[in-house]
Order: sequence, then C-alpha cells, then structure tokens
Amino acid sequence: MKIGYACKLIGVPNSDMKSCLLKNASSEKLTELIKYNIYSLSNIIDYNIENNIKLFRISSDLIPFGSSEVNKIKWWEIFREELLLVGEKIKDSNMRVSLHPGQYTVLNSNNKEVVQRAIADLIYHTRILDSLGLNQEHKVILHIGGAYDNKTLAVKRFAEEFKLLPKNVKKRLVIENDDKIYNIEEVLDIGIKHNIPVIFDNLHNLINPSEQKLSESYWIDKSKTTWKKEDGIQKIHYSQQAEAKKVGSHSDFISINKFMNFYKMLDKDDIDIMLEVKDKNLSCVKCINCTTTSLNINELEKEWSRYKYTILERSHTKYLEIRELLKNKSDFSAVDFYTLLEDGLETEGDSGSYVNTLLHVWRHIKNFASDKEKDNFFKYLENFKLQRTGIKTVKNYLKKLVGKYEQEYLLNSYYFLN
DNA sequence: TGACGTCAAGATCCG
DNA sequence: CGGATCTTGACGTCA
Repeated sequence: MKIGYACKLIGVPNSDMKSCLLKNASSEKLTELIKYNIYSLSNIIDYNIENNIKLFRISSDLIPFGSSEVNKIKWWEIFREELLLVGEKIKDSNMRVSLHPGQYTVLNSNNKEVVQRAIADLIYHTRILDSLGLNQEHKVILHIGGAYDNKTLAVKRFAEEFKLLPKNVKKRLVIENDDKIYNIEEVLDIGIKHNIPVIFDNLHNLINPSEQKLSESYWIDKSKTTWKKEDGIQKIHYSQQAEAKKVGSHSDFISINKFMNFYKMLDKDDIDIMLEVKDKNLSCVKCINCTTTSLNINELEKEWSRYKYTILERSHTKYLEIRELLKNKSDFSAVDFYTLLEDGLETEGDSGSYVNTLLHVWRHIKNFASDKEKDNFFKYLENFKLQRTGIKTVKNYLKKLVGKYEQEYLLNSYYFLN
C-alpha cells in the first residue's frame, strides 16, 4: 500500500511550479519556466524519498501551456537528461507517480475543437511520464466529461475518442467517477466494456452516488477488477468534505480518525490511496505514520518539532498535553498524537499566545540578530500588541531573520506556513 | 452570463 | 520602495 498527495509540496523551498500569463509566454520565458519547474519536481521527488512517500501526483503545470499552440518548445528533447534523472529517482525509490488533467479536459465534448484540445492535452500528460522513462503503472487520470442532455450519446463519444487515442496514451489512461455527472457505476460500465482501469473516489461517490446504493467496499472491489497486472495495483482517491464549505470541497487536513475508519474498512494492502487535501504532504505523512506497523517514535518527535510552534500559538494547554504524550517512549499511539494535534490546530489562538510563541521563536535567533534587527522585531511586536499590525507582518519579519541566520530547525517548521 | 476550482501572476494599495 | 493584499487568468460545462 502506498499513500500519496497531489501536485504541491508544502513547506519546502524551490518545490513550486511557476507559470505566466498567455500574453507573456515567449519561447525564452517558457524555457526558463520549464527548466525551473523540472528542478522543482526533482526537489519534490527528493523530499518524497526522504519522507518515505511512495505515491505522488505530478502537477499539470510542470510545462506551462503544455498542450497549447503557443508552446512550441520541444522540452522533452531539451531537458531529456534532466527528466530521465528524475525518472531514475522515481524508479529507484519504488515511487509511483500520476498526472490528472483537470475538469477542462473533455474528451467527449460535442465541440470538435474541444475534443482536439483534450487529445492534445492527454498526449502532453502522457509525454511527461514517457519522458521520465516510467512504465504503464504510472497513470493519467481523466473524468468522462459532460452529458449534453444525452448521456448515452456522450458515453458513446467518449468510447469512440478513447479508441482513437495514440497507443501510449491509451495504455496510461484511467478513468474516475466525478462529483456531478458520471457516478462510479457508470464509470465502471465504461471501464469494464473498454478495458480502462477505474479509480474510485470516495467523496465524489458520496456526492454523486450510483442509483444502486451499494457500499464503498463493493465499488472498490468492483473497481479492482479493472486493474490488469501491467497497470499496477489498484489506485483510489480519498478525501474528506470540508465542514461548512460547499459540497465537494476538500478539507484543510485529513481527520485521522475518519481516515483510520476508512482504512480499516478497506482491510487490504494491495491498494494505493491518493489523498486530496489542502495541506498535501502534511496529511500524507500523518496517514503514513498512522498506518505504519511498529512506527519508531522518532517519526512522531520529528513531526512534533515541525508542528510545535503552530500548536503553541493556538493553545498552550494542547502544547503541554502533546509533550506529555510523547514522554512515553515505549507505549505510544500515532493516532492519539495526531488526534491531539488536530484539536490544537482547530483551536483559535489569542493575542497572548501569539506573542508568547513569537518570543519563543525569537529565542532561536536572538544571539545572532543585530541590534537593529532586535529593535525592528520588538517594534513589530509592540505594534502587534497595539493591534496596529497583523500577526502575518511580524511573522514574516521573523521568517526573514530565521532564513538569514539559517536556523534549520525553524526552516523545517510549519510555523511560518500561512 | 456567471459559477465552478485552482493558485500563481500581475496589479494595486499601503506605510 | 518593498511588502501586503486584492484581482485576474485559463480552461469547458451547465444552470
């Protein structure tokens, strides 16, 4: 079993995808962006390896305007070596990657131009995985598309277009149930009929269920039958509804207790789970730690070092509780640890706890900071206390100093994330 | 015609 | 002038 996250790594510098507006997309600009993005991807893969993350969705933004006429750059030739090196790292670490064109790639559209663009987009996505030198287990995920007042016809168009796709694209393509139009039953019908592996998405299934109200495990088992040996083991998407937000919105973080219930329901190892969640790698590491048998407590201590100031800023009580829990080195529970952590994250901090935490963090650099910097910091702090400036401003200044004096411990911390 | 989703780029505001 | 904050963009479907 692999647990992964999608597209974006949080809290690590030089791991972002850069883009530009269409009107600025000159060849020079695009080449520069592509070079940087491949460098970022390489850094993301390094992070995944260091953190034992074996499943990852590469962002479609890797190549800006990757399937558009405006991008005439033969990036797969220019950056051939760099891409192969990244691919080697993926293979050597037994990582599985994927790509997922968004809701605007519609293969079954009744508009021919839209279909042509969708085909170009699928070719682009496939080309990334091909250029990395990865096998057919590394997939491109697609939704079926629109309904156009006639689902039968729309499904027929999907099948026809699928059959006409280049062979290397077809080999990678997998389909997923969506939140509005095609439910898991309909997607499975297509997948079984045309030999396309199916990804079950739990939240989409909740919002847009099949008329036959069958259990999640029924649909997961049925989806499994669509995964052939050469496709690798079955893959599913897992996410949680963000409370008090629009139906279908992904939660800020994975609630570990809900996840563990789902995981126990699955009751199997031959399945890969892609998490779709706002805090990306953070929840991914959490879920990995909670499903690892005989986890070393060092892993939780590492996590604590990254989260501690975020918790302290919200709740001193929770901070002490978690510290207490980690004192028991022989008998500890990762789920208990993260449950407390989540409680802490959901607590609203007050002015006092913000100030207290700022001072805690300040202690790491006070011996390095110049008199001027010290002056500045305490001026910011005073202004914050008087509500003349926001917490963000103070933290950003502190972040700058932490970067300047290369405080590794704090640079790895989640304290400075927004 | 706007909402939907995503999030960095770009524009503008502010001290 | 630099940093913070607001707006736009790029995509297709559907109400």
